[in-house]
Amino acid sequence: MAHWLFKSEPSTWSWERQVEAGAKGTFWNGVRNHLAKQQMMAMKKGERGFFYHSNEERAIVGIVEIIKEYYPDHTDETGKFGMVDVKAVKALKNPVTLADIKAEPSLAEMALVKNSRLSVQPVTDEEWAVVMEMAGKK
DNA sequence: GCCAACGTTGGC
DNA sequence: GCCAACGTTGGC
Repeated sequence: MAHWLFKSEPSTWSWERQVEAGAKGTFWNGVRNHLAKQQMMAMKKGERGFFYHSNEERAIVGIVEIIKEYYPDHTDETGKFGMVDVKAVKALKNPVTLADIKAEPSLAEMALVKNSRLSVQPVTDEEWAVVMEMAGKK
């Protein structure tokens, strides 16, 4: 199963608000980048992704699940972009920070490290397993 | 269709 | 707050 990473600034859309949205989830709108769009188009219902806080926090804080596959974003007046719906699954016991990720050799190829500006990223099964391991420790 | 200029993002 | 990296725009 494919895995993903959703990046958001806490001041715009935080993990706390995602949790508050509950089981019915929310739509992940506002993506205006074609690479990020391609990632979303590849997502399947039931797949999971990390929820990453950028800027102030710079850490993976939780896990979300895709509950609705790619559909048009009505807030995009150009009609080019779409979005998916996600719901919060659970918070990580220990948030995995960007510094942690950079300190871990097996995660050196993560999109988060290589292309930090991409707002929706693919995560390999290996990377997913390593991050989950790190999240459970300490 | 190329590429310089500009705006935005995000780590530091 | 600064600045590098990237994407987008627009002139040619």
